[in-house]
Amino acid sequence: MPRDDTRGKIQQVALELFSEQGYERTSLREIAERLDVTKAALYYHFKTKEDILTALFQEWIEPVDKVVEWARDAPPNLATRQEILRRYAAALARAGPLFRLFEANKADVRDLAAGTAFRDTMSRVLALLTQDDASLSDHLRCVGALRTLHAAAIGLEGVAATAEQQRTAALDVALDLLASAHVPD
Amino acid sequence: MPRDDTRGKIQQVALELFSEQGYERTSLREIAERLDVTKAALYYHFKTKEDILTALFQEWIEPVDKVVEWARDAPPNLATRQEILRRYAAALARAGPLFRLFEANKADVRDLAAGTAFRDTMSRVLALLTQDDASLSDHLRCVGALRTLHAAAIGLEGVAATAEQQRTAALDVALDLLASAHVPD
Amino acid sequence: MPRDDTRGKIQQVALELFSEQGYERTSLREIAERLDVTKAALYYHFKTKEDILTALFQEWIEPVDKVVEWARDAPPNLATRQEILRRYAAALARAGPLFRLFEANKADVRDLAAGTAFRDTMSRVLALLTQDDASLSDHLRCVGALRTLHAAAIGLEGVAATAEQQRTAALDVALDLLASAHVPD
Amino acid sequence: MPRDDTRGKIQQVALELFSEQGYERTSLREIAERLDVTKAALYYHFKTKEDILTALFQEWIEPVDKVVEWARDAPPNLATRQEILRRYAAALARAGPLFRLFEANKADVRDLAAGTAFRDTMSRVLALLTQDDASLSDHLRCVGALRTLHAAAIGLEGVAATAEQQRTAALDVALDLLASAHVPD
DNA sequence: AATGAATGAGCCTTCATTCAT
DNA sequence: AATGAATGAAGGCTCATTCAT
Repeated sequence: MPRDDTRGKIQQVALELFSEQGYERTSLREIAERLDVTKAALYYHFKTKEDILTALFQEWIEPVDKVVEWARDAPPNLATRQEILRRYAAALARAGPLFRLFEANKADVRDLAAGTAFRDTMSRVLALLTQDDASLSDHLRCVGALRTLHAAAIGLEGVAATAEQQRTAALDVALDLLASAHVPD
Repeated sequence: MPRDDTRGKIQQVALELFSEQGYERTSLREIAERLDVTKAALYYHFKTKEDILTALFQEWIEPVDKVVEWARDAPPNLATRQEILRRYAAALARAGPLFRLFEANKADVRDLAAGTAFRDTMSRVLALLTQDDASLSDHLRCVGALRTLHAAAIGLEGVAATAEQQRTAALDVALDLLASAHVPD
Repeated sequence: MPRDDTRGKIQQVALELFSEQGYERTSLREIAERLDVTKAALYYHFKTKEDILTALFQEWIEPVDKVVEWARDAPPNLATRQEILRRYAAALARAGPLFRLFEANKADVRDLAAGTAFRDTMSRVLALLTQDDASLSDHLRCVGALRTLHAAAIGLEGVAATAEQQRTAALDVALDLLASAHVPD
Repeated sequence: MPRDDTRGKIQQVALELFSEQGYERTSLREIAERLDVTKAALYYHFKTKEDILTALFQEWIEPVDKVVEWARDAPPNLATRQEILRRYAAALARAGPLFRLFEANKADVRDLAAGTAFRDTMSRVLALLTQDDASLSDHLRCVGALRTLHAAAIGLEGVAATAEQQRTAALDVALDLLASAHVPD
């Protein structure tokens, strides 16, 4: 058990700064200064700047991948899909800042391995949600269901409601959308 | 009418590169090289890098602002709101790349005047769409309606459908969401 | 005609410093400081540090390449080879510091394009000097002829003789070696 | 007798890497990684990076110094000088890589104690080889004799001959050069 | 005999911007 | 309408070295 977990602190501060200012706009100098260590110390713990981002993203990818794994063994019906939505919402609730980070920095992250991994995971969730023969509109409803969850995870602006309330309402709307997208097999 | 419209060409190339690589990651050198002029030439036409972005964003903001203006003088009922959605969708159709640019570069753009203007315009559209006493869920449905339009404007991945088809389907879904969000006055 | 020829001055100072300290050990900061410009100014004139070296090496490669070109059209006999030695010695006389630079920095330069070009040129001279069926000893004598010229170009240590005198003596020894390496066709 | 002789392994790996990449361009990190130990471990065995080089060079300096010592007590005539050449060639044969290392890294090594020691030893050999009243040309012939031996120790490029054959031929040429440089006392 | 963690200095390079011409 | 030359600031990264354990 590391006594002061510098590596963890780096991730934490990086998440803060990347979120406030964006990935590209945040320099390793800033992270180091905020932690009162030298830049070189960061390089002892992470091989590159991108590696810090990768480590951060893992914390979103892993829980979501677990949802995906669970879903793979379940029958592809409405009930399963509703449960996917619920579990995905729960995963999002815990990793909201990471999701916001990804969303706000799409351009920066597009060509990084970390970004590709993130997108892939998200695609897999969407694939599990949609029926293969879905109409374009129904596909869009599933996309909409996910995006509604995302909107709440990121947090609505100008709305007087707790994060908790937003997530609950978003899940309602998402389930609605899923239901109207779904034709009984 | 300028014979070669360098200013316009700069905007065009900037849009291409900002879209491909992101705003921060695109340097003025690259823009200049692609146009076969010097960096200094860019400064003859635009005071700063941000100014290029501002000019670009105007091409989205202006049409949307026209929608907003029109809506302000119309009665705040469902029919009006449906028309807002239709007009907004039409505006988005023409300015898709700009919207994508904004979406992909939120972090870079957040603190720029250009970004604030963009967000403000979008907020105004949302405000016109929602009833003042809407429940959180209904608010989310309106947000969802807008986001669905956005999703189509940006283009869905892994979907065999033309941009035109995506936009039509998205408008359908959006109108649905609006309807279910709407309680008759 | 450029008034102050910054590019030329950069080359000149770079040659000085690379010679004193070695290529790797000389930083662009040092070059810039000695010229009282910023590092960025160097990058206006040369794309990379290696580019400075490449430009420098050209000044040795070009004259020597001219010798090689001349020799290609001449009959491959002893008289021609003696003339090659004389012309090569003359080229070396003017570009002594560059040759010393190459010699002293072989390891640094080995994997750079500049280094390869340098070596290739030198190989071509050697090839012109040797008879195809030469014995190993005679091959070594030709190598020795070249190296003797090089030794004088670099300058002997602990010897009371002008550079001019060293070059003359070296040419004598080199011609001797060539003669004893040469069997009449 | 140490069981695993880490110190020796460090020298061996350092010689490999210094030879492949050059002294400056080889980092202690690389050496440590190749040995699967930490950088700090290197510092247990050597006080500095230069110390590794010094230890390496000793393996060339010592045998050559023995030749020098032997020569000091011998009469300064041609026979002795021929024997110097033979013994020096033998020493070179065993320490070829070290000599190559020195040659390829002259600039890096110039200001290090290790480099100075190396050069001094080489100068002493040359001094023993030359007659005090030698002409400049004859001096150059002695230099050439040594350099011919060096050329073979380093290995000729593009020559189909074993190292052994090269060394034998080189010794022949060197003895020739010495003979023609030598005036009977 | 060696590691884990860190430092201070420095490196090459790039950027947005300026300004005299 | 544009260029050539340059700047100041910063960026990501690497290195030799140290030291408590």
